Amino acid sequence: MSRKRKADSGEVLKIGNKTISLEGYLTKKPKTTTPSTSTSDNNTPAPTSKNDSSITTNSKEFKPSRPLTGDPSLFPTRRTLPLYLYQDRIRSILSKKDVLVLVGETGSGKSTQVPQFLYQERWCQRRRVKVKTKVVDKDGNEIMEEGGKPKTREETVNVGGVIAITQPRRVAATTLAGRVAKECGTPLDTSGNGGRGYKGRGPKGKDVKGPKGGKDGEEWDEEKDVVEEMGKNGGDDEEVIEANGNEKKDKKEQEKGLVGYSVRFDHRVPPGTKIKYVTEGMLLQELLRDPHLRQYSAIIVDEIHERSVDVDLLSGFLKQIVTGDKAGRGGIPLKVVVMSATAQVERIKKFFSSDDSLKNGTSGEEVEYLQIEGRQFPVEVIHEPKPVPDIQEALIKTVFKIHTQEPLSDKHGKKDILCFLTGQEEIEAAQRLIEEFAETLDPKVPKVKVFPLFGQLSMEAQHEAFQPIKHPFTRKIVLATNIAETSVTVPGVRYVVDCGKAKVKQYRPRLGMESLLAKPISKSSAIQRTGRAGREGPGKCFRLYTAETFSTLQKTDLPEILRTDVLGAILTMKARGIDDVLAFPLMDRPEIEAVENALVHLHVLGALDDEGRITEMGRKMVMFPVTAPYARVLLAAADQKYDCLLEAIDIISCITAGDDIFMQVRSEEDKESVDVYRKELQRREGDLITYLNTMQRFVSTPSSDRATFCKQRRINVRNMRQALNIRKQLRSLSVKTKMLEDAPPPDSEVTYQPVSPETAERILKAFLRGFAMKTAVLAPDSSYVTAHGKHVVAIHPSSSMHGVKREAIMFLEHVYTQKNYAKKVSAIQAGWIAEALAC
DNA sequence: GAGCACTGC
Repeated sequence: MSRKRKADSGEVLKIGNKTISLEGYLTKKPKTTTPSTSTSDNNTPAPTSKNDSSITTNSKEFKPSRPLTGDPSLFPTRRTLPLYLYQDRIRSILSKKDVLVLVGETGSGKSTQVPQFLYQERWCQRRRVKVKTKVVDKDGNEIMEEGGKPKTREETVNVGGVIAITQPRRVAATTLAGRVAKECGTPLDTSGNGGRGYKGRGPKGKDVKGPKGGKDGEEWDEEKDVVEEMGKNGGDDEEVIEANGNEKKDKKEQEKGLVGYSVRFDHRVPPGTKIKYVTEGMLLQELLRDPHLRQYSAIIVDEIHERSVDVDLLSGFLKQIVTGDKAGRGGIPLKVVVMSATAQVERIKKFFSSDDSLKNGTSGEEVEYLQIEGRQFPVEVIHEPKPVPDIQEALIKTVFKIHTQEPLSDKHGKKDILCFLTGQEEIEAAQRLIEEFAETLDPKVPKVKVFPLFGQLSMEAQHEAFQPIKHPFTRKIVLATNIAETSVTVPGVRYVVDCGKAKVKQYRPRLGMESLLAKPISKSSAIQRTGRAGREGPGKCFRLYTAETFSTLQKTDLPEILRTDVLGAILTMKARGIDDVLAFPLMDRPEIEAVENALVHLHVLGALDDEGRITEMGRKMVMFPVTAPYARVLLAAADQKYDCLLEAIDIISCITAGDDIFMQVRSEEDKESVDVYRKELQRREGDLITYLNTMQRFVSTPSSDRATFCKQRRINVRNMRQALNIRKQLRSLSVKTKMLEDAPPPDSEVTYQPVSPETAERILKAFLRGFAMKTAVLAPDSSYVTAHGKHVVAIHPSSSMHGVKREAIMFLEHVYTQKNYAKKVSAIQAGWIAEALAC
């Protein structure tokens, strides 16, 4: 559940530990400038003169054909957004064409303004149309008529009326929705903070008279934050509220509103919603119910350049809808606006063009392109003259060169330094070196204060890096991982130091494992890092590599679909009716070997039959928001043979709640006391049963003691809260899919009892149904050798099984970093492996 | 003895 707080510094919004930049509307900015020449090497084609013809560059003279609507107090700032000038052009393009590619740099206002320009367009109104629907049986299989044609029936449905805007991250979707709702004059009530929300139905549930008409009539969703506000502001004694607590139901009438959002665990779609911000995954999920996206007149795909697996899949489905037969939508086209911060225009244009137009050489005719200038200050880029032998040394030199030669502030504000490094280890080493060196400085030189910033840091520690520094005569130096490249914005930064590398996870299909190694970044990533220096005023970017090295960098990062196991992507396609996954349109195709491996793996898991069609089990698996192997575990656990569904849910909730719920202990003295508490939770069966024990102990702890429980064991409160949300969702889905007969009793009625060794054995065997491939047996030389591939694998130090020798192990993760590591490890018997593979 | 970043009715 996102928590919203307005930041005290001007141009950012803080949500929990995240800072979202909203520059451009919160304050008036100086005249639009483009980045300096060195940063414009991103292969961005210049906008064509045709595109610019209707645009006056002076906003004072520009009178759009339609006045702004919504809250008038926000008009002045909206008028200063670069995008304001383009509204007629955007409307005119979309009245003629179905696809628009919009390239706009940070701060152009595209994410907030484009939907507002469009929702009143004629094509955006809801229409009643007749469609032919294929008749399916209860398993979703088509029913055939004699003659082999699918049986159809005609029905009248509503099509269109809503615009969806997809976002890669939940925080972005909810904050943008809040902002746009305010601009529209129908603010979203977010005060309840997850306490209540509109069920994600929106106009569709209300107006569509489908076969499921009034069945899902519940309007309110009890998505009570289970550990509400636990650990907020770093406080220790906050009230912790019991799950399923009997707080009074909010009877407040639903307010109508133009804007809503729908993200996992949090839906606010007021009646009358025309603009809906959703996560990419959420829209993919909607596609499962409604393959034609009938609710929508337009889909705006934002931040497509981030190229998540979800956005790639979504693009494929959208291409099919846009270029395919529109009978499912009663002939009404779906408009698609693809928005990107970096231009890969030709590829995207080509991708969304129909195959016919590609064949007869009119490629891109149906797709229009528009580029909006950004709001960046110029950033001077300084490369190293020759390659640096030692990155830490080069970093220190550069940081202190900046610190001693550049002013502490100017008329735009503070001039702080942001360094991009690869990981925690490097950051901590650099912090020590900088602090040591700072000691030796002349007292006349300003002081420095160093802040590390990486994902594993506690919320409070991350928060510190965003605060303006209190001491006068001191410069802030933030040492960050890639987290500062896209996820958060550090205010006050005017100098960027870029080491040119980042750690990337990459899946190796042949080995069935992934690696996490530091690799050179891409040009577009380097440009993104550079841009971080020019958000508040002119800046400088020091690259710790040569211009020659920069020129050798890959143009863009490898999209996620080429870096991860495509198991989930393939199952997603299969469940949405894609029979030939190799023919599915994708901007980048995974290697055939990766696809084949995934198909085999899905077959082993029982999600696909011998013909490669999705099975009933596969259909059940996609209902659960977990990866296919975990979904398989849940199905096994629901089986009488294993009968441990609630236990499996507890474990999977802990594991899939982001990073480990057990935080690393940093100081030595804390370690001792934390270890004592943690040892109590640990079980000799290994990590999985330890997670189960932890969850069971946690939920049986009285609400008021839960914060202490977490603190003593250094349990990450954010992740624990997420785990409880997931647990609740998986439980409710289990009831819905009839895997559980009744809703489980509330935690307050369950007393803690450690699981018996017999139950633990059943649980581990259920997990083996999803992870039989991820097992290893102890070799005579006392190393563990994997059953699949015969690789030597070491137990990761974060595991409770580290240093323990047992006859065989099962592990849920397999990562190569310094070594070949097994994580989330459990002790099993060697005989169980064959048993699991046999059935 | 070690941990880039996101995310899913």
